Amino acid sequence: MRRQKPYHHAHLRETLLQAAIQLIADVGPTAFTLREVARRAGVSHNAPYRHFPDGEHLLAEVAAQGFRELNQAMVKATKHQRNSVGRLKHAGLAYVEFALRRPEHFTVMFDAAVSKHKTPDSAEAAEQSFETLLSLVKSCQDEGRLPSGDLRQLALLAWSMVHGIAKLATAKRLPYEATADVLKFAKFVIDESLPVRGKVQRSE
Amino acid sequence: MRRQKPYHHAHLRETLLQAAIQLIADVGPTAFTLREVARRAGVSHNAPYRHFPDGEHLLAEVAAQGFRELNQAMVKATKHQRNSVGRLKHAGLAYVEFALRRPEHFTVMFDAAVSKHKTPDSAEAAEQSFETLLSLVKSCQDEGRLPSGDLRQLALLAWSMVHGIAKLATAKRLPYEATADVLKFAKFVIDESLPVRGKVQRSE
DNA sequence: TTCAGATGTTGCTCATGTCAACATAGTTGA
DNA sequence: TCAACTATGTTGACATGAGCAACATCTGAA
Repeated sequence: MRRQKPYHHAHLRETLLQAAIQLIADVGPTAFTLREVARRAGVSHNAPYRHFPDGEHLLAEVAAQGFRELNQAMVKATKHQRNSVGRLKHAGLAYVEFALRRPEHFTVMFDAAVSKHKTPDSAEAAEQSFETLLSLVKSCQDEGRLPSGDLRQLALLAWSMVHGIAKLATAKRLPYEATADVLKFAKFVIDESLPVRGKVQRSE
Repeated sequence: MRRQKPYHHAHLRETLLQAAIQLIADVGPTAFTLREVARRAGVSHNAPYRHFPDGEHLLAEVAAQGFRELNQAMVKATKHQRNSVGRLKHAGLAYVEFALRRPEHFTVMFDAAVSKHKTPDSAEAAEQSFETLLSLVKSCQDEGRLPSGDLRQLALLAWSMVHGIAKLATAKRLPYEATADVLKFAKFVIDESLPVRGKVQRSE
């Protein structure tokens, strides 16, 4: 039978990560403190330093986890879409939806002011998400539904579009309260702005 | 003749604001501390509290000042443009250019994680900027160069576009180093994505 | 001229990040 | 088997910042 308070925590690193994510969701990325994370994990205020050089590195891991979740959300959104443009558009909507669902997480992922540091892990997770986007855009190009120019540039265009919406929305700069209204606006933007060729394709 | 250290500072509020802006430019919005601002203004660590309830309110003023500067930049960029679409596009480029020129300021203006608070002053300055955008979009509509739908929605579309570029760029997520390269990309996005009707209008 | 309010200072308390020293648990090789 | 060695946690200390309270100084208006 386990002692109630074993000196060594079994999976402290993972526990700290979860506590950090929860804390950020609770109080926002700014009020986030290492000591509070330790408190929530039930360890001393210095225990986290055995697993992360400092708070920045912990946040980088949180960001990495966020990118993986974002990527999953985008991939999932492309299922059941029968053509390339539909898949791209729905991935875009999933991007915005993720930002609205996890605004603090999204902040940690993208605001240098909050989390400047990048670990190899977080960089890879971020790249993975971009790869997903690249392949979606490429499919559109291959089917002649998007201009055949610079693939990367076109992907960045699509990214900028949804990122702008997500950022303005989480900053409360859009005149929409409900998630559904923001998503409706995102749909509008995507339909109006994506330089789609060929038959009209609404993102329904 | 003035004493070298008069007990009362002449224009402390303004001095604090300038010091804050400079400090943010120097060390970023996160490392920003009220005490350092006081130090730079040459007053005691508690003097700022006579002018601002807390750091948040100071930052809100900084943001307000940023919005005024942004607005000026956009207005200035529309001079010498002979048609409505040209004016809108150049205002958009000015938006991105401002974000690149004052990234920390831009962060304070838009990142809730950094500066959640809004003063009447900052809210008004922000609205003023949006009014500028609205009138630019409206001109385009009046000339039949943009779809005649919901004006506000269309303006938000334009805003989202340039805001996304600006945010990704300042977050170092775009594969461009030089300002000129980012602006070139912004031009590409604006030209490809703005739902302009009528004769082709590149943003040169 | 006086005094009430505005402005600035000094000095405290509390929380946080981070370093150093120490304690305990696992691991490994002679 | 057990004696290092390493990894992991804890305790304690220090420096810095936010913000409150009490005090000092200045200024303007009655």
